[in-house]
Amino acid sequence: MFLSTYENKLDSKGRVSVPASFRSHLSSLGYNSVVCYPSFTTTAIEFCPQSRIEKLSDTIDTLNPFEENRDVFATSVLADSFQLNFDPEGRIILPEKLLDHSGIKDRVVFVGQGKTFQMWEPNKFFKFRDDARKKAKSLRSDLKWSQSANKEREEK
Amino acid sequence: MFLSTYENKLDSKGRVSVPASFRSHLSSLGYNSVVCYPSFTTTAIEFCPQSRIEKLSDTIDTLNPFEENRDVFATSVLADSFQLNFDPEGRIILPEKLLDHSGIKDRVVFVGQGKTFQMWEPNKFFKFRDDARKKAKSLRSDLKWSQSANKEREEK
DNA sequence: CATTATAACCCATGATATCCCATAAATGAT
DNA sequence: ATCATTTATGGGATATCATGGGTTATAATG
Repeated sequence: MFLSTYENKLDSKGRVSVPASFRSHLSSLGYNSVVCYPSFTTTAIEFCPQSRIEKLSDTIDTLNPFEENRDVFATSVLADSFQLNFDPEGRIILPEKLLDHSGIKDRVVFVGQGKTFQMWEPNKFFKFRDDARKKAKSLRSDLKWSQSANKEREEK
Repeated sequence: MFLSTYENKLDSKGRVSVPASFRSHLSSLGYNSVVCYPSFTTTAIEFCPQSRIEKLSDTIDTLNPFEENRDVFATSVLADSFQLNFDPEGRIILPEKLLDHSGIKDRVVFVGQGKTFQMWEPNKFFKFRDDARKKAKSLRSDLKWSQSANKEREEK
């Protein structure tokens, strides 16, 4: 599993160390590389084991070759993905496209998500996290309200 | 697996380098060549390992003789396909027909699609990609691939 | 056979990525 | 707290890649 949050630096060659615990998990799955793509909804970069993308590729492959959506999905997902190999020290180099998408310059935050992880430009991540907490908070109070409303309804 | 997009140049002899990662995947399948044919639906050129064409040929034999797509497969894919060999530097030369079909002149975009890849005239591809992203956004929720992706997420 | 066009081979080059080694910081064990 | 190990980071050396061009082989044509 990919757990917890780390912050590392990009060096002058654009290399960045992937946290050792993330690497060892990938290694336990048999990989010396990782696949990544720009998030559809945020400025984050999404990372996953290659097997996950391979399954996606297999699914797309089962679509009828004439199916219009086949190309749409292949292009919008696979074409925008990258396989990044670790150097002997466990570093990767981020493609220019992903640096642009994420706004990453000299520092990176790694965010464990269980089966996947993300990379963020630090300030963008902290803001995203704070917003997410606020939303969760208001959702919780909404939930409480509706629960108590239901409870009251039952009592009557 | 064929991933990512690359942009390369045609030289004065009409040669173009196939991205090293694409070549190494073909090489891992035992091929020093690649098969290609014009896309039925776009100006792209479709590329795949020879084994895939062989499988497609077998599939055509099993299709209902009255199936409309049968002839399209047979003529568009098999009759109009080419086997292109790599030179020692990993380049290929595109047949005149495919240059015409694609509108490729001096620059090419390679588009990874998992089991296959494409070549596009750059401007035509960028336009296609923008459309694909819009469609993917609206279709993402109800597609098979997202089901399989979620399924995998639960498994690991 | 000779001619010509095309494709294949060989070598060169600059940019980039990869490898290899060093060091400092962090972690874990005794 | 002390020591050993792992980890993150830095930088020089090496290899790979995309590209360009000269030269040789192959094939088609008259």
